[in-house]
Amino acid sequence: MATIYEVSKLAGVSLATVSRVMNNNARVSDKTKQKVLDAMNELGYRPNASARSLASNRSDSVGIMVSELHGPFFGQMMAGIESELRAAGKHVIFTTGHSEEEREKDGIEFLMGRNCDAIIIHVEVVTDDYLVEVSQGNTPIYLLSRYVEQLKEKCISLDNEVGGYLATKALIDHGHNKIAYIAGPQFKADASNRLLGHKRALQEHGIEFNSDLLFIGDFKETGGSEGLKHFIDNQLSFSAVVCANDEMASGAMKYAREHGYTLPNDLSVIGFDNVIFANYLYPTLTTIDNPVEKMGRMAAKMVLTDIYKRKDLSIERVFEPSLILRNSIVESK
Amino acid sequence: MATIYEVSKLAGVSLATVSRVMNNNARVSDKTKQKVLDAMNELGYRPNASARSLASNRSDSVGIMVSELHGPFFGQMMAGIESELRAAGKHVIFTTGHSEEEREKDGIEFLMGRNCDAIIIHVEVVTDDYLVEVSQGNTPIYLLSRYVEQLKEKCISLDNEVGGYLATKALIDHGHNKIAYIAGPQFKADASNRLLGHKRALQEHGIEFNSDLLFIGDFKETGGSEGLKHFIDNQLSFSAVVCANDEMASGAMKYAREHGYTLPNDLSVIGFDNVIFANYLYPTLTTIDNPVEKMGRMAAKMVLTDIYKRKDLSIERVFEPSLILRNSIVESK
DNA sequence: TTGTAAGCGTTATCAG
DNA sequence: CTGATAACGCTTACAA
Repeated sequence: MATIYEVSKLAGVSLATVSRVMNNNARVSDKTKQKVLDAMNELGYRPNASARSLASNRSDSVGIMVSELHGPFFGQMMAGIESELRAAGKHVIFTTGHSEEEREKDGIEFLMGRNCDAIIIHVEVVTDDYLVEVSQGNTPIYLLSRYVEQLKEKCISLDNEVGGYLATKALIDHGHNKIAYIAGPQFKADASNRLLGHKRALQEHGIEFNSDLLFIGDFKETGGSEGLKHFIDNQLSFSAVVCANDEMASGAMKYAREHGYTLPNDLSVIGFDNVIFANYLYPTLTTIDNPVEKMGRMAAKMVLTDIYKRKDLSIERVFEPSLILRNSIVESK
Repeated sequence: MATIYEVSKLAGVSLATVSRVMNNNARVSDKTKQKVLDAMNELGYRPNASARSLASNRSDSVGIMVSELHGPFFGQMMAGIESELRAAGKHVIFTTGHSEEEREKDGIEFLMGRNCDAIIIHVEVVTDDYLVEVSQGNTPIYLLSRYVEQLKEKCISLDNEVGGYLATKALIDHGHNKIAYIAGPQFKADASNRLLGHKRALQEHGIEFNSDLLFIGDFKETGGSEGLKHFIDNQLSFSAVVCANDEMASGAMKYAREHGYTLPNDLSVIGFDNVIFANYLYPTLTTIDNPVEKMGRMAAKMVLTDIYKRKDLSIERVFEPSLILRNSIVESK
């Protein structure tokens, strides 16, 4: 592998000059520049990333820590981050925490040890305090889909309250007023904010919140079926159910169908997140879009702006969810 | 950040000795080793990855190039690779090709420029020849879900022929003998091998292959609906259809239902791949499992064995698919 | 605009 | 078993 040294010899200039042209951060005459470029070409020169990193104390790499790779979000989020960063010549190192506290911490520290210039973090189980502590180290961190007050400059999140509001409002707009709600675990901020939005929608439309029609699920398919079972077993009357995520919506739909409901006529269902399979469910699921790919892109842009001093990118920290109308909700009879 | 130099001073030993204990690749007396360890601890020492890489000509990182991040495979595959590699203290750099030839090539070269110790590649559009050429460079490459004769030692693939066989056999075992087949693009080896398996299953069971009952789709949802439309419009008689992947199965099911079929009674459908949403379809999709996560793990193991000289891992290059029975096929009447 | 030279933090060779 | 010391390939003051 050719080194900068051989390039400099072939081009008849000094090491420093070669370095300058690769980084084009200092004035070099067009003529010498061309000589250098030619020499590089001729030798098939490729800069050595480790050497650059060692000398410059930058690695041109950013780390990503995700809690899980399996979920439906992951792919899109990563895609957003990667395409933005790669276009800027940075590379992406990733690791996962498998939704376990120790492994999440471990992963973050692993990435810091790799001299990442920044780390983008999408985790669930680690505490806010830990993140604040980490943020005081020398590697800047950015948080995706999570809002931590002290780190708000570094957070990219979805307005879940508005999302919850939109979901319930969509049902109300279709004439429903007996609306059940299957929530996610309330210690998760996403889940509790979505529920808040639900309550606001009810209130704004003069519908009283009935706690019998609330079930706290686990954000998984089972949570959805359990929730629906609960409502049915308790002989509650409702014509629609909002599920705090699509997985639970899927579980609820499955349970309903297995118990004699014809969907969507007997029961309107709305989900949240707009994951890929929402479009494969039967009926196709009306849901609230969670623009994870865009959010990933934005995280990358923040890094580019803050760390790599790019000037031309506009930053946005809170994303608005939107309603995706499909076939799982119908007018109330 | 503390360096090896400060550690050596605090421990009262030489640089070399400190290096030895971090790599524990040479004998160091227990006593000095302990002194060094203590010093490291006290200083919160973290080795500098770039410096190590520069000096040792190893980066302890392996690259992954995937064609797409969006597909349902990606997450599982990456998860498999990452967890295996991370456990070995290696890190993973990834990039994507967006299924475009230039970007795939570009990505591969990008990773080579990053001094990856090896690259695991899962691509579709780049040619075999290109891969062979790349394999002659100094960065070893490994191919996932792809078989290239000249690189067979480096390939991890699924036995698609057997998979196709199993799918059709499952239908035959359920009493079907008028079986339609919606294939994938035949220039893709996966697709053509699956079709081969289908034909073998028919033949072994004395059913003549009828080319009217073959449709070449695009591996997407639309391909499935178009295929089914084709068969129906041509008034062909069939009680079951095998789709060469789950996406197409989903499209076929959607089309069938929209055209008056009650599933699975009026039509048995089987897919291929066992992607996540197969379990969310209605009825849940019987399909052939494509063990992408395991294959990812195996790719990592090959790298660990070949490149990092781990001795204790058993290698397997061709994976067997298996039948996943769910609710989308029933006995033929 | 260009060149010189001192690092950057390790590893690895060679002695001892 | 341990210590010097020369790389590794590049960046970046500082000079010229």
